[in-house]
Amino acid sequence: MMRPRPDLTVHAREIAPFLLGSLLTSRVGGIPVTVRITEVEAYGGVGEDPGSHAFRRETPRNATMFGPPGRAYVYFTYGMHWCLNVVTGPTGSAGAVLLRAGEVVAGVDAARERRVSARSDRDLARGPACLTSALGVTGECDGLNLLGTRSLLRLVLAEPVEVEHVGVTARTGVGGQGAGTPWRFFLLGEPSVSPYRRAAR
DNA sequence: CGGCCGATCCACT
DNA sequence: GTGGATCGGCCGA
Repeated sequence: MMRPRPDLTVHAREIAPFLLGSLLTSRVGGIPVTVRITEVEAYGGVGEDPGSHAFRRETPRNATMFGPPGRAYVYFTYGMHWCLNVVTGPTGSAGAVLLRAGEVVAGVDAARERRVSARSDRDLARGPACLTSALGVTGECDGLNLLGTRSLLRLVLAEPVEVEHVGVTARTGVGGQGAGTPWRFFLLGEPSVSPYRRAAR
């Protein structure tokens, strides 16, 4: 049995597994696409987590992380990809949970149009940049309130998943200091969970 | 399935 | 100037 779900003001590593199974709906582009979250990673705040964008200090890019919990922190990476986080912890603590993968449960056709290269439906939102692509999420979504009833991007939390269905590993793509922290959580047996990749040297 | 590599650009040093 | 919370194509097994 998993404990009752805390709210988003607790530390990212604590709330992260409770985001598994939640439903994220995007109305970007008009046609709603909904993803059931199957994989997440927690990131900490200033001076706490070398793998986090907020590790050093607040900057223009990571400013949203320093705002209130429940907002979308969206950033651009590798010259072409967007990634989506849920800001967590007390305001100013700069924690976040990266949404890494999900199962598209509504709007499959719209998602497929954005993810032409996806071989099968399970690949539509398999990986953090695939997930944002399937949902049409870009930097314009940075700062959106995910808990707003009529938000362009809305996150609806699910009932806690049984712990025996949750896998835990170190984070993907995070090397150096902070590589060891087991802050990646995923639903066991879900085809949409991205393959684990150790960070490149 | 796993490994290698290029794409492409912005934030930060 | 450097390198990244990545992906997809191509290769070999």
